[in-house]
Amino acid sequence: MKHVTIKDVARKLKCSVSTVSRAFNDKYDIRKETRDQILATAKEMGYSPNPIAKSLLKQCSNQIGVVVPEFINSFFPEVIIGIQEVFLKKGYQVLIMQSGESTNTELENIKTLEKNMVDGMIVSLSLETKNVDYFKNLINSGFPLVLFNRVSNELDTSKVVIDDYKWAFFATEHLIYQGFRNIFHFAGPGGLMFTQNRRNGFVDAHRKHKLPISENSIMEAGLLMSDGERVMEKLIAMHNIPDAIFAVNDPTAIGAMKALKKHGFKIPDDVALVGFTESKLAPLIDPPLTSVAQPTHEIGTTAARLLLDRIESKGIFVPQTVVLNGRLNVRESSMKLR
Amino acid sequence: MKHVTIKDVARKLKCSVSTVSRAFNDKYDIRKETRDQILATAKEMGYSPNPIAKSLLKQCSNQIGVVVPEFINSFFPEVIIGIQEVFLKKGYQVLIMQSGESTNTELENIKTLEKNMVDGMIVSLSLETKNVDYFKNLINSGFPLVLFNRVSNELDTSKVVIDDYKWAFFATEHLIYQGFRNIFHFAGPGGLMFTQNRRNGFVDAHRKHKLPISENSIMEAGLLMSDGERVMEKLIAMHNIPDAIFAVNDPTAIGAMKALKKHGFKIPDDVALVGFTESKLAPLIDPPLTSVAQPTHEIGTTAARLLLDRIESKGIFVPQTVVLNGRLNVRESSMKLR
DNA sequence: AACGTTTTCGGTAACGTTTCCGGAGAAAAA
DNA sequence: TTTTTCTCCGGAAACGTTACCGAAAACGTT
Repeated sequence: MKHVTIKDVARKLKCSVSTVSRAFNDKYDIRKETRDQILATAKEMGYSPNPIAKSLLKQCSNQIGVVVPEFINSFFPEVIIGIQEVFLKKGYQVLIMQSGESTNTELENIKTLEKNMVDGMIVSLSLETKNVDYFKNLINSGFPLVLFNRVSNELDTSKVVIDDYKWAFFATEHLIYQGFRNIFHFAGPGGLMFTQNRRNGFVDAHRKHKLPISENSIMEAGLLMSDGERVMEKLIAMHNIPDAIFAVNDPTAIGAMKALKKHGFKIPDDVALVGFTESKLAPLIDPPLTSVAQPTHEIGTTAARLLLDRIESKGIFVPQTVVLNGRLNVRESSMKLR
Repeated sequence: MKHVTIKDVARKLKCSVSTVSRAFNDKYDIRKETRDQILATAKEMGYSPNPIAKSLLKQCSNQIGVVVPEFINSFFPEVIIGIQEVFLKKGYQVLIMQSGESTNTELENIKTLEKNMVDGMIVSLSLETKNVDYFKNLINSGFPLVLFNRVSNELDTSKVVIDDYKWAFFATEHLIYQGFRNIFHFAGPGGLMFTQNRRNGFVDAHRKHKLPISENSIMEAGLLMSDGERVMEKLIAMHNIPDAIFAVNDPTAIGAMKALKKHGFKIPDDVALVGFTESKLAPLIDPPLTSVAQPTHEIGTTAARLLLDRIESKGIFVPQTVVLNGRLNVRESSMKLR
């Protein structure tokens, strides 16, 4: 009913509040028997310290905030699990918010977390976010921030990513080795760093193998399944069918697959497909989708540890960018039948 | 750098803190010009009220907590989006935590949220949770709590569910109408209410059509893909192959499908499948999975509104159970070819 | 026995708000 | 003009903690 406070405990034991406080916090400055007795009756009375009061006083909360664009796809949830694993073990609570790919909501989330005095944040930028001034100020004011996946090179802080360029390169090369020559790329939205990197990987793989890139073979699609579907429909309407597609991520690849199947195209016989950022779907759809997997769990734990180091290092700290390894899971959707 | 507080603003304007506070809160008791000036300079100084201090004083936080078992599958994330939609509009922030299907973590989460003085909670019980005493106390002490999906009939509070019995009945009947006679049910874990309801629906559909239920045709599986896979493998090993399976949810259905495909069984020719609780996967896998869809978004908004009503109703309040409508999406996996 | 040291505890300020109470001055009523 | 009412504002307590300061008591040393 009513919250039992430190004062209630003190009154019951006829001691001062500071003694009770000490029983819970100090390691010395209190007699062992006193502490045990206090702890016992406190437990009996159902008392536990109020973290809000503590936050107000200490100006920090033992909470960290996580802001992600969405968690409909399994990517971010899996990362979050990694983050939680590290922080819960350390006695931190993890507050999760989602921006819904909107810059405004993202900013609202950040501000809420800030006011709640979280000790640090882990953020993956929303699709829409172009202006990162608020983040800059945050970082300059010394606030611990770690970015992952959707990062910005304008921000001087720790980051966790995979080498998008390299794995886009490998994925494209895989298609080339399979013998495909007219390969299209469904690219992501312009603002994101990985869009650029994955596109460059696509281009350079062609360059290495001295293959021309057919005109308009790089289509700006988006990140959603509907984006892949829409762009593919357009290509089909224009009778401009590639023999393979490297998509910026799995949902767009799956969207393209949906459109292709609807129009009777066979995969991979007519059109081969490769996605990026392994989703739960990739191995299950028909045909199973070749895709670059990211170590989601490890991204989470790494980001968490970077943030933890940053929080605990009272002194100097140099931002660090950790590049984790990806992995190309080759499946049916990209295997040329001879 | 340093947080700017109400005192800073007061000092700058040479007025008292209470006046500044009034400018932000009171509707009367302050002259319009004074308020405008305070609001202006406050904005200019970058001041905004500290919610922690406010929480401490008011003993509530304008935050609500959500605890779900997991968010790897899209079900809970979709519900959460519905919840957020309602609450963000009302100026509440939504704190999300996941129990990982563990009673202990669940309890930890609840306590954390409680200490953070959330004004209410929306919870979906973890798989493991049998003892609901803590929740009982919470409810009895007048704390606003709404359950959804994974509910307990021991708890006298508002709930949002779908009619599991009815839709399990329909799903089973669908298989019967298709002409299947040796139908198995992969059931969920014993503790959950929906396990029981879905099982009863399965049984009663047989009863209505005067069909015998073959012995051992109800197998306790679980909720994970691996559970479905494991149970199916066992059946295959025992050469005990049904001609159709109604699974307690999509992941188990998909797990079963995986095992069946691996062993060369054709779906639905050899074995037909029906799942429950539409996942993002159902329409995309091969073959597309027939499944009972839940209105995830609506579950979220409904739960949110129930909680909001409960919070805002200072007086009496009667717990309410809202039963939303499901929907059977028939796809290839359950269509008998003649 | 006098003194210094250590152990153990109580009192109090502070964190940033809101709210109640009361007071000063202005406006309205007498 | 005097009294009453209203408008607007300042002071201070309170929310539940922790941290600092100092004091009492216990102990050890000469």
